[in-house]
Amino acid sequence: MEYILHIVFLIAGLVASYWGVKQIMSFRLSTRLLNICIASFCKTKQLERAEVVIIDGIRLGVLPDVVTYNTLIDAYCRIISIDAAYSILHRMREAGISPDVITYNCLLAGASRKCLLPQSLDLFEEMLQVGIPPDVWSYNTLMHCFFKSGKPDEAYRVFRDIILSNLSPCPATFNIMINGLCKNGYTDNALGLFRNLQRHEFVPQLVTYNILIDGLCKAGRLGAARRILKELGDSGHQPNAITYTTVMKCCFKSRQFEQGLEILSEMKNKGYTFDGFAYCTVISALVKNGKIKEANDCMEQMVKNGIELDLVSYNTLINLYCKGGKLEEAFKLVDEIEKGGLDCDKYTHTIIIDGLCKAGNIEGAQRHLSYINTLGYDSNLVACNCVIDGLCKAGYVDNAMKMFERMEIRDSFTYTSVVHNLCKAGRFRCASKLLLSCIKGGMKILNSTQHAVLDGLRYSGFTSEARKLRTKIRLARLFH
DNA sequence: CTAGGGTTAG
Repeated sequence: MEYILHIVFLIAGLVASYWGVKQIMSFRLSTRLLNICIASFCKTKQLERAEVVIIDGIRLGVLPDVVTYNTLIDAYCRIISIDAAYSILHRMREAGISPDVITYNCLLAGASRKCLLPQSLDLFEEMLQVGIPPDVWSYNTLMHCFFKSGKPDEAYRVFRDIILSNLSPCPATFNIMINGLCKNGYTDNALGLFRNLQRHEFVPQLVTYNILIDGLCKAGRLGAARRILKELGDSGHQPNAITYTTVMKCCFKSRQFEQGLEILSEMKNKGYTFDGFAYCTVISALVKNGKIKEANDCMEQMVKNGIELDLVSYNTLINLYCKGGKLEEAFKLVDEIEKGGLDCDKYTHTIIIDGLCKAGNIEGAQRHLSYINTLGYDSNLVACNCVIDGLCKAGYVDNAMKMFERMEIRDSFTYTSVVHNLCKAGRFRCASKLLLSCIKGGMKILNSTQHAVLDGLRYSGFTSEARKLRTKIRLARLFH
């Protein structure tokens, strides 16, 4: 397709350069074609090709316009970096083309996608300064960025600004709002806003339904999610692949593995195309349920269908290799990530650390943990939990305890791991102390672990301690 | 041009 467009563009460009009389007409026509061609290359991440077309165009007298540069800026934000996009902005100004509101919106979206709140605010400020008034999409994007940065109050303030100003909100404004509320734990408010909007003749889009279904599923409110799914069916919209992936993921999460697989086959039967999201959902669920063979088959399918691997897909596959005991294969993929110009993230490292632990290489895991601590990730709680559990399972309960004490943040996983393994080592009184501080901290602990402590105390003769612990647990629960 | 689904530990 791109090649055809390229050729069409060249012909149009040639026509334009030779058709002197109707130069203006032709110029417009060929610039439009140029832009279509550029957009096409950008969409397929072929930025070098897009640049070549621009050079070709200039040679033929077809000059890029503001749309050309906006398309490029958006693509550079997505594919390379915001800084790279800024250099396009610079080039644009040098070419004598002034940025417009869309130029800024592209940059804003780029910052928002990477959760760069300060940069978003700066851009917003800059828009006002250079006299390009933000439009409703600028506000939408800023609101989105606040939500993504975990600042729902600020996001809500932007929402109010939109409603109270002359800008009219668009459907996306409400979708971003509903999604942001869900993602920040305000599922009820999201549902309330949804109902309120419906009373005001807002017609929910498919996206709106998908957002709500996902939000309700993640909040564990399966009944409400089912109702919205039913409403989606009654609305005249057809569920799409995203709806299916969302519901499937929800089944896996709520431990309805078989039902999830049923949705998978329904998706296949109805001819929905599988993308990376769908494959990753299924592969992770299979791995979690110990079905390595099936997960491998699924991966094969994924590769055969030519799915381009992004970081999340790589992480999913690395996890599959680790859990399947193929560490070398996992490390090969890590190399592939880095060679492809991507950066490993905290998921990649955590998966590797857990893989090393599970393979019995605790020293390697600890080394990798100290290595990532130098990389400046804000939280390595999951990775720490992996190492703690690994130490325990390898018989180094004391080392695990030392690490446990050093940790500033602990969660339910940390406690469960340590308490469970203290029980296995017969150290029930120590386990009992930690169990209690876990519950007092308002954290859950696996029922089986709690029982291990109580039973352990009883069997080793500490019957009254066991009874006291039960009372204390009940008391502590009352306050949470 | 901008909004929705996928990855880690007990």
